[in-house]
Amino acid sequence: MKPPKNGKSKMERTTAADVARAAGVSISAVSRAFTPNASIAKQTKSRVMQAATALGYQPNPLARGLITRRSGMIALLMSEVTNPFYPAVLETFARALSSRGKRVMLFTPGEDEPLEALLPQALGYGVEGVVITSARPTAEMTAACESAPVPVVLFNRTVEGAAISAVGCDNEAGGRKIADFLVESGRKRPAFVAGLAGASTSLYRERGFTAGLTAAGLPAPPRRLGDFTFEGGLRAAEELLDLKERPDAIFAANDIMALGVLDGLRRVGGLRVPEDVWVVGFDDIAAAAWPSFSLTTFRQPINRMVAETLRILESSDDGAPVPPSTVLVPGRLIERNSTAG
Amino acid sequence: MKPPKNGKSKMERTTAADVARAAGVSISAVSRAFTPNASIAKQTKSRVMQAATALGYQPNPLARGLITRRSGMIALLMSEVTNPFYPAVLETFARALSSRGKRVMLFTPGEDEPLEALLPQALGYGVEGVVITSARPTAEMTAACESAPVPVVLFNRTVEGAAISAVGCDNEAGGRKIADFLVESGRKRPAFVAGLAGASTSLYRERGFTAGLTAAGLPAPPRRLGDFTFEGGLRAAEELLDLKERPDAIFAANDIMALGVLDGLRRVGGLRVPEDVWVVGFDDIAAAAWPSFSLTTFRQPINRMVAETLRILESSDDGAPVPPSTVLVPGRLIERNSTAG
DNA sequence: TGTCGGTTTGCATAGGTTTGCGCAAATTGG
DNA sequence: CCAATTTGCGCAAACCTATGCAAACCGACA
Repeated sequence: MKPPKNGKSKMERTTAADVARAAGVSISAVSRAFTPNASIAKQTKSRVMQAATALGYQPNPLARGLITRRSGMIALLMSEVTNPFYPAVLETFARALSSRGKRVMLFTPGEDEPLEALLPQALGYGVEGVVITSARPTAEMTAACESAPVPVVLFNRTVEGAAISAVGCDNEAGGRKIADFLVESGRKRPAFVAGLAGASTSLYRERGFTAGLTAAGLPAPPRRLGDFTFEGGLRAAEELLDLKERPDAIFAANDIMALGVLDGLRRVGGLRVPEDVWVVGFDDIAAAAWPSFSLTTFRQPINRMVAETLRILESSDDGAPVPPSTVLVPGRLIERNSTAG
Repeated sequence: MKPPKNGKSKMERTTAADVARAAGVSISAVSRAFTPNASIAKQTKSRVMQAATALGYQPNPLARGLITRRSGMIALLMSEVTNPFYPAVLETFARALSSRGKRVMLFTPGEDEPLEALLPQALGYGVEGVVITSARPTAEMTAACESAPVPVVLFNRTVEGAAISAVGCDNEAGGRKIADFLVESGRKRPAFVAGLAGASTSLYRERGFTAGLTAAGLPAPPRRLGDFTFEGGLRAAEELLDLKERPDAIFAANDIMALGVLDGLRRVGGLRVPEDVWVVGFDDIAAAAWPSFSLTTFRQPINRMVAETLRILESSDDGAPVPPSTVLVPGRLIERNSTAG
């Protein structure tokens, strides 16, 4: 199994020609042996495979990709790596793809250049699909996505009226669920901490949240911006404490802000959670379960979301472009101590 | 600047031939225009570039890599993505490489197959360099690294007696520094929480730590394993509380365990930090600075470590293999409230 | 004006694979 | 046992670029 010390000095690639020579067949036979459902006799295939493993051969993905335009790579366009939710997503993708023999290529925008520039680059590498987890796409980018030769999926993002596939959690239902939960528990003055100004996730979560409160006869909640960061949540909490009517519950559009809110309430405001104020987040990152926080939150089922994304990416494996679809995976409220009666 | 709607139906790649035709030159001229310090007249170069941008052309990295064996990709072999330190490393690498026009390809071991299988795969993609941040390499893997045709750098890992470059923080000095700090502050019974059994980082940090304590006349600290995880730290804290002589300070080999220790002491043990026990970590992840924890820790300068890694990777850009070097970057003790007087 | 040194340019090949096409062999049915 | 299919295999083209080599070009100097 281990690559043997053949004569070649410094691990020169063993090519299909080497294997062909060793197995006594032609190069094309080798190629077919490695191509699923290719026209090849079982016997020759096994002889090729035997020689291949003996020489430690595996097809060169670059040369292969040059022809098939399938490089075995999925591009992941990601910019907000500071939010712990996204490393978890990244890992899930990497593992899922790894077990299918594919690789993830990470594209992070540099200092200056915007996300738009990354898509053509990724396509140039012959990636089989593109997953975009970053901020909302611009109009220009939307057009580029629609005309891309490979499937593009927005992860945890949606853009209305565009022909792009998207996979996400049902954010609106999640916000609604949280509102219902707070109302049923007798909370009277919930507040909301939004993320970035135009982010679709924050928007939909707020929409569902507000709808739930309104349906129960409560006014629209006071809101602050938290930039999707811990520090932003901390600041938002301080600001909400200054209101003349102090909120008795705060829903932050993601967990990392919720943790900031929690710390802001306790450390700066001197309040107790949940005795004085309840806090609810969204995502269910690992830190939410830590005893210090024990944050009630709405769990996004990363595994299912990733699985759905890959399903869409692979659904057009035969080159036939499939119509874009939007998949909303249901989430689940995880009750912890930050809202305990 | 935007790729124009040329006649081609669905964004077929514009090749160097197209540009050559448009600019009235040969294909090789186009190639040279995109090759730094190639022999080409300034005038032709500008004409080529003009045609290229008009057509939205950029060289195909795959075809280029097939010849030059330089694909513009760096492989990152990483398995412990759950420790927040590594996403930070990942992001730093991605950004640094992005600004140099290179990309990071992430290799995460799947369910079954070990790290060894990933290295040949990565090399097959023609990556220009490999960074390994995972657990200690096996002997077999070490050999593979040494004979790899591209530079391989161990990040935050060292392996003794092998001819592999490595970049890391000076773990032993860090452990020593922490011991000195605790001793000078009057702590009498420090304990240690190790990571995984044979991990070099944990080993060196412990070595320096123990050396510092011994030098001050203290006995070797009691130790527990924490698996480099939050839960592991939590368990380790509980176990250390059961000692007949309760420690008055706990040094955990990384931050995520230290946070677990902190929570274990407070939530399970009912102790106060720092009044009853001090806690010190290692890494300085973002959560260490959160008010709830305010963890004293030894900061690993990720930026400098990444910069040094890239320097090594690029130092053999001309194909000339450079002798392996080990770089130890100094870290810094960050004092916070988990050790405040 | 002829020659010479240096810079540019184009031609042809390499790099490793996939795949259409033609032909030989194997299989099937009558 | 023969004709009609199906199956398996090798040849060669194609994918897109980089690069050694030789030709062409340019200005300059004798």
